[in-house]
Amino acid sequence: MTDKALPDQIADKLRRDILKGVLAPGQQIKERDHATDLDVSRTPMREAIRILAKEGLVLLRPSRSPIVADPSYEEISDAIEVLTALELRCGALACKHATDDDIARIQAMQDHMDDCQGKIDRIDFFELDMQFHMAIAEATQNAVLAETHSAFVRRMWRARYLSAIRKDSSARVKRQHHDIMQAFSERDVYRMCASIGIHLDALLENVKDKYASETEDLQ
Amino acid sequence: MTDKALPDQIADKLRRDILKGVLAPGQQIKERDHATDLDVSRTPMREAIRILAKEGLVLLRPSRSPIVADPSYEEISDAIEVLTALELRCGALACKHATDDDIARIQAMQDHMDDCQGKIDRIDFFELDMQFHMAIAEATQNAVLAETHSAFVRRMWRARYLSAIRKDSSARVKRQHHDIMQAFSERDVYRMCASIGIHLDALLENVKDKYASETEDLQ
DNA sequence: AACAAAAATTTGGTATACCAAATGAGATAA
DNA sequence: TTATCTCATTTGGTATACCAAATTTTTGTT
Repeated sequence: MTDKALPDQIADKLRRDILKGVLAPGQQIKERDHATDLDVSRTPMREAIRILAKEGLVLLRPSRSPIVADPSYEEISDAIEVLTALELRCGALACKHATDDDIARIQAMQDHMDDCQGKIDRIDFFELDMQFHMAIAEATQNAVLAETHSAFVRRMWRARYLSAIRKDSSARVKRQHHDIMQAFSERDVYRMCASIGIHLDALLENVKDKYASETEDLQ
Repeated sequence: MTDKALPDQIADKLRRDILKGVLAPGQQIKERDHATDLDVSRTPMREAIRILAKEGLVLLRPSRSPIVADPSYEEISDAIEVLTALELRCGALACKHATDDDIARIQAMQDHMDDCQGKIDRIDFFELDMQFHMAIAEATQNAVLAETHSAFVRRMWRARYLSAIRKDSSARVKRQHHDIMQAFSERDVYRMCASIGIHLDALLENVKDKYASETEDLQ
């Protein structure tokens, strides 16, 4: 783990800080300050910031400090729309092209998640959740699709995290994951896509609730 | 135009060189050499290379020179698969959400392309082709989808360029664009998606031919 | 006191210097 | 002659220094 490239390590650290809210939306990320904080130079810090910008977690502004992204409801729901298109395609292709080994491995991942539920850090749990969905994408045997999907899941991470800590939907998520896995193991494209659709609709609803109550909070 | 950020300018220059074949697939892009060539320092050159890496045009290798990407047929066809998923969604949403103004503007773009055909640099013409498809994506009013789609179109640029210069399919492409535009102006989702599907299937066939004849060349 | 101009400071952009890993050439031993 | 070891060179990774645009603070004038 320690042999990972420095900019990636920095990006990991910043990413967690953003997701935990240590770095609040709208807050500036000054190259110099954060570089000295983490005891690295500006060069890898710059690269780390670009990585996060690519993921959509920070916003680059010409000749200004990058800031932590603060996506509107429209942006989130637009992103979920795209994620849905990608995941549905992933589901269909995964049923077709996954090896039996893939399915067994992903089943094991799900079992592991069930074990960990409530026992580990919420962010770590989200990491597992993400990996579950990414593993299905990889099982399509379409590397480009998997990569694109993974970039998107990362991008949505914060929104999903926020909607999840607001209202504990872990039981429902678990059930939906089981539905997806059931369809997957039977290579039932139709049920697989239906389950994925339900899963993402629920996400959209969760996010909608969160933004609605946030608007209330302002009154 | 000249006020664009330096790394972007460098990326533009390198991108064209890659597409024209001045920088051949597999060739190394040494930071230092290319930086001195373009009379800039390594820092913005590095960033430019990262931009192209994000677009999939160059490959980063840890502690090694980046090289110009040399995608296999599998990679290209995988990418077309994703592009198809995105464009079909774009087509459907564009029919639903485009303003009349959007449609008129895109129609004008197509007319302009018809005028330019054969009169301008092939790469410039491809730029127009790309902008046509990107404009449709923007007409969905889903900024995230448009952005994702645009990233993908850029990524496919070289493959499309190569398949097009190998076999002149401009007449067919023109006809297909007209079909798409016709369906779009009538907001006919079904025909729009069908036309887009045909357009991309043709692309896949073109690419397949190109790779097949390349394999022959080796014998 | 209020506004304007200018100087000082902050901060991202760029250039350069240094380092360490990787590569390749040349020498030496089997 | 071949294989291997060593050392020089190449090259990406990182740190630092410098610059210019933007921001803030200060100062001077009305």
